[in-house]
Amino acid sequence: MVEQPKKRSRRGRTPAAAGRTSRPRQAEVARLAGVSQATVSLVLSDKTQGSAISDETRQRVLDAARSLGYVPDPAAQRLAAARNNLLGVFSFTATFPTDVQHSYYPFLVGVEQEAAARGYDLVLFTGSSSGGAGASRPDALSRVRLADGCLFLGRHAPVAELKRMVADGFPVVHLGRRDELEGLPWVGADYVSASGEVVGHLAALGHRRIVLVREDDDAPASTDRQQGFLEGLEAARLPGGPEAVFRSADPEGDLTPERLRHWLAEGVTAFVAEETDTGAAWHALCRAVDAAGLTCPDDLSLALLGSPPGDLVASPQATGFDIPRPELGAAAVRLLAARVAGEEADEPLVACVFRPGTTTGRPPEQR
Amino acid sequence: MVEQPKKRSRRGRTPAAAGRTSRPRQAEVARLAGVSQATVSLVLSDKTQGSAISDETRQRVLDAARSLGYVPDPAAQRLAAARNNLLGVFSFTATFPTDVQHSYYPFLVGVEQEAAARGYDLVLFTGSSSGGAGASRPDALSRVRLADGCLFLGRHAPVAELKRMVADGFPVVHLGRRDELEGLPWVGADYVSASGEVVGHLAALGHRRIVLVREDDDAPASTDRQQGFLEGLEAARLPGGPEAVFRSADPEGDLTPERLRHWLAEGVTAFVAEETDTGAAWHALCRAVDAAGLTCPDDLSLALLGSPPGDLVASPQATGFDIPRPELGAAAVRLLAARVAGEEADEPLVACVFRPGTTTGRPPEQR
DNA sequence: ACGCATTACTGATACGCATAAACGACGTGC
DNA sequence: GCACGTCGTTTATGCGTATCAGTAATGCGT
Repeated sequence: MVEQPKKRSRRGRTPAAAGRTSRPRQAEVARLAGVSQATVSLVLSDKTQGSAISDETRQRVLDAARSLGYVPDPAAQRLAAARNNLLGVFSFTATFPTDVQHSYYPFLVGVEQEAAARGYDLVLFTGSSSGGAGASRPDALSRVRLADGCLFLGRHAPVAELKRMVADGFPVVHLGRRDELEGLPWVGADYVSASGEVVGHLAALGHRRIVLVREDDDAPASTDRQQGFLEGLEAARLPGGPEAVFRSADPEGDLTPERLRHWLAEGVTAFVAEETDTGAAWHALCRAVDAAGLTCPDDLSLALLGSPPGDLVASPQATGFDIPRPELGAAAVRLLAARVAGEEADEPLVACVFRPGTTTGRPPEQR
Repeated sequence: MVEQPKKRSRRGRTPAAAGRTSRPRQAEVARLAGVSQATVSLVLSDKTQGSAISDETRQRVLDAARSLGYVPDPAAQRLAAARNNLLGVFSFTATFPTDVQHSYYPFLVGVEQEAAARGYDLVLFTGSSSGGAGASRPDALSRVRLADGCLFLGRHAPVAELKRMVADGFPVVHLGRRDELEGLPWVGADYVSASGEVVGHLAALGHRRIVLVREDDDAPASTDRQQGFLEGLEAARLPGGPEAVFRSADPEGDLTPERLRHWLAEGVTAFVAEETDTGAAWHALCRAVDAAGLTCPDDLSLALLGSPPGDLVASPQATGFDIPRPELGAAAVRLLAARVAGEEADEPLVACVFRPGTTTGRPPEQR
């Protein structure tokens, strides 16, 4: 027998990667333990079903692996297993914007946790940011297929591309309601119930006439809130109808102190505003109250169907509800993981959390 | 010739992964373009050297790839070529913690940008969080080898595992100074200079006795600040020595108003606190000043060697310095990219930015 | 003593890609 | 007209692991 000093270097790896003192392979463990590579794989993957391994062999392999400091190569494992335990996260704005308040950050908190808990790692794809490799090219989206499935955030997901992925059977989940695209799974928050609950709270305090201030936008998030608002009125046997909703394309301009006083004179004692990304409705409401020289909750009650805009978080805490964003993120990951696993799972709407706040009280005449 | 309906299913894939209309392989692109798989690989890897490909073929392949939505499998790439344009980001705490202020988030802003600019995608590996799959197992770290290289954040990186990666030649960079591990490349902020600069600022205002309040922790970030503080005193020819440093395991308990008055009586006119993740030193200092009924900067000057904790950002802006976290993140990516490319590059310390703030002024007797 | 399970393991192969080597077709020089 | 180079492409092979299909070796019933 002749010594074979053949090392492992037949291939012209890039000079860059040269010199790597490569770590041990299963084959080396096998040699040391006096078994075959397949046996090493069996022992280390700890598959009890199917093939049996004698305790003695198992121990020899384990010892050999330990003494060599064997660590499996994840790339090879994933290749062989035909999946890579990667979930994509695609947002159409920078994933890490400088302004944390209005970013997707809170969602990611939950996404990360749930993904980690399920043994997935996250690949971040950024739609807009960067000018680097393959950033804004039309095929930027196809890059996500490198993951086992992908989560989409943001309103501006290109429908065509998404539809294609769905059609291809690529597991995809959208964070936020998305009904217009048939077959696109999504998770969303239960704005309807939460809005109804806020109305219920006001009704319980004694308010009999309540007005919803909303913007002129038919996003699902807006219509859901209005629906919940109206249902809440109905449940409390309060007057609903068109005059209970003030819809304006420019609330900050239209919601004058005069108008506010007019409502009060008519017996309206409470107002609720929808939450939008600009927070215009809530801003307008607060400003009008201020301008009219009124104080809240003494003269009237205010509630916000969502979380306050970044610049108003510090002001008196608004009564309303919080969207459990981390929980939403987690729910999205659960759904995505299920689809990656080939299940047809469905996630229910995520419930919002009522926030008592300090902007509501009994109506003036009852104080 | 007989039709061969052999599909791709000879292997007993886990039932879980069944049903997937699996994404296209190079082989399928090749078939569509009427060329061999190798040609597809050549075209897509855009290797201009060595083999030449006719423009016509190249175009056919590119078209086919696009129409099928082909995306390379990172695991296979990594296995075959030892690279896949993926950079890992490994943190030993959740990467997206609930408390944004003291998270790694600001670093990631820079990391993401720089990575995108260089054509890398990011894979987030989460070390500690979760209790789920393979979280705290000893080989949890080995997953990162799926990427071309990995960035590590956090103080608690397991030395043994890191050492091993370094020894194996796996490109690794630590964000934050890490001297104790021979050969571990890192990027860090120049706390020494920045701290010295803050002391210089105080000295220039006329302060002659300055005390550093720090916690009982020997992290590099702490010792650097102390060193800079002492060097700053020396440069200003002010008294240094042990009594210039107040070190306490529980600053909030130990830093009593009495102690504060005692210092003032002894002629101390300014205090600087180190920044830590808890912000305990700064909290304690602010509280003691408050409790002693003193006002700042009238009765004494305060400075913070870093950024204020999240709950105190709104209070009077602290004199001190800001750590350019995004820039640090970007620098780390640059270093990592260089190492992935096999270069022995080195990134200099990143300079911190002096923040004038409003908590310092001339000492009382000079006002 | 023979068939037939069962146990304990090995050999071979595929995962998807990159790359060295081989190859045919086509000039080009002499 | 023949060796030789060049171009464009294909063939063959390996990366490290998981798994399936075998194959000896042993046990067991009849």
